[in-house]
Amino acid sequence: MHSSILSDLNPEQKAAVTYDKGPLLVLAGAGSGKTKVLTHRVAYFISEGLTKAENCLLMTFTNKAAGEMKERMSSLIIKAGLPADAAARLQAGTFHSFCAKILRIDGKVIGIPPGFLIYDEQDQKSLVKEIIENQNLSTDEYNPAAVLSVISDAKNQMLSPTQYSEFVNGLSAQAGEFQQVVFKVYLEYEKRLKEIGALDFDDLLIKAVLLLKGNSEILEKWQDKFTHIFVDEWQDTNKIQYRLIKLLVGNRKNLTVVGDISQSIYGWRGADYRNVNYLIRDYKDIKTINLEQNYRSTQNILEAANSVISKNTSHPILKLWTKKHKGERIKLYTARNGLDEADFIVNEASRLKRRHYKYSDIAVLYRTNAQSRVLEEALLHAGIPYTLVGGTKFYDRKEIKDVISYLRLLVNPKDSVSRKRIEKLGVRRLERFKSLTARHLDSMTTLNMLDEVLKTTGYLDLFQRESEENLARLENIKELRSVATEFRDINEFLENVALVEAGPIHESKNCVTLMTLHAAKGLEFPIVFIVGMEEGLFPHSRSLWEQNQLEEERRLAYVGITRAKETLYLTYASRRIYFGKRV
DNA sequence: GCAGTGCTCGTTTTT
DNA sequence: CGAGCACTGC
Repeated sequence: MHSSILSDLNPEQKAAVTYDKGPLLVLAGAGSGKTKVLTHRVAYFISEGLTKAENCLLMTFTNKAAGEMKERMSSLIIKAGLPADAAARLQAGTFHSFCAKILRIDGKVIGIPPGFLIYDEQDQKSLVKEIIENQNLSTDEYNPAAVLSVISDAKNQMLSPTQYSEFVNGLSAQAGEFQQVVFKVYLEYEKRLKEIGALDFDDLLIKAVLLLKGNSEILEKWQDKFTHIFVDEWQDTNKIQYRLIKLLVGNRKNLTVVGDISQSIYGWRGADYRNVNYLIRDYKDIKTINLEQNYRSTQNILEAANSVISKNTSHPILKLWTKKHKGERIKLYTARNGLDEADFIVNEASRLKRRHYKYSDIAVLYRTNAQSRVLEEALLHAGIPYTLVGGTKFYDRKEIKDVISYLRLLVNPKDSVSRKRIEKLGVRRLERFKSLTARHLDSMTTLNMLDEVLKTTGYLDLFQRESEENLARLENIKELRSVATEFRDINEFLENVALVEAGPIHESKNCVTLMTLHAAKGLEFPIVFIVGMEEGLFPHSRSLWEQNQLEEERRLAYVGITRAKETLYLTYASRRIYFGKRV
């Protein structure tokens, strides 16, 4: 029976799947079958009776990754002749959604109302801005985004406002001036979140850790529930996530983590690849298995990847190898400028299309979103279909945030961020909105509530003038309505909106893919272009002066290069217009 | 209260 | 260059 689970694995993969003597660290290079090992390992443990599906917790960073895992698990489980519903009983999700879940259930113990709202970055920024203004400080001198970023850093270190102020007091008076202000804002920020009954993204993790750390019965309950824990992308975990996992794992030590330090590209957000080392420090008996056989790329591509990443000295590097042929040489193109670079890509894409390639075999990767415009224009002009991954996300769009704000305020009248937002939509609308009361909406489904809000406030009137932009906005609201049908319960709907990024609605078929290097992690394409490889752009100018940051840029390049299966193009421009200035 | 117009600011961004 | 917004004048 488990033969089907182990049949198509190489020896290292098989070792990683079947190891059952304690904690396991799998260092899996790009294209080495990381996801395969993780899913097969879970399936193996279930089929061998080492655990039950409902006792497995599979932690990922994105909903997409969680979804893919679940999907692969279910086909594997069926293949292995296990009950088909086993996959459904398995808990696979993001750190944040898992934490939200345990806080909804047990958060009241530490004073968190079960119906808490989740504040995203925009909400956080509005709140910080409001606080700064209320304290009669200038938002020029104390840029809300900058203040928030310091606060978020402090939170990621799990420093409470008081602890943060102790840290600040240790600084010289001059150096600490800004931080003193941050402290005051931070203190107020936390107070306000509590009053409102909202948690920001950091809080979801922090509060979950505080809850589990401070309440042994609750901790034990969750430890008993999830006896086997599997974590993907370990190199991208931060300090709090590390503590969370350590708490949950407890003395059972049934922990499996999979990761690749060379693909750690979220350091700037608090991710710390040294969590790999800390794991080895904290679990003396942990077994480490390296997966170095790459099934994705040609030798030439791997060589290029290795030669970039081997310049990094701060962390160990896996040496990828492949049984594949040398393949095509890496292609380098020096463009005169950004337009020329875009034209080159257009020409190559059409040439490849005339060969046996499809447009969907091609990806163009860049360092900054701002680079997409020139490429888009060139592709549009040439009539080549493309999809742009990233940019403004669905739930970040103005019209969506507006409508959500109405709903949030309905559920939680204390939500001052939403109130402020709504006030800007017109006082008359707000007045009409006030005629709606939560009580009268109690028995309504999310969709009815949404429609009621739209009708009462006349929100859609804002987009009556016919324009392409307005049509798109109306279309987005229609899309939001269809999401609303999936969640009858308004609280579930709001949580989903906060934690789940809606995927592209129409999965476009035969398109060239444009995206940032960050967004490309985990994907692969036969043809990859990495554009704008100029010092100052990639590596980015803000990363040039610090060793750590430069190494992260190298890892980013490594991620980009290893996306390519067959052909890799690297391009750069001698000069370029960037933000209207010539560089 | 709202549309129109300057002004500012611009890595990456899984949640 | 251009999105997002803060301000201003009807």
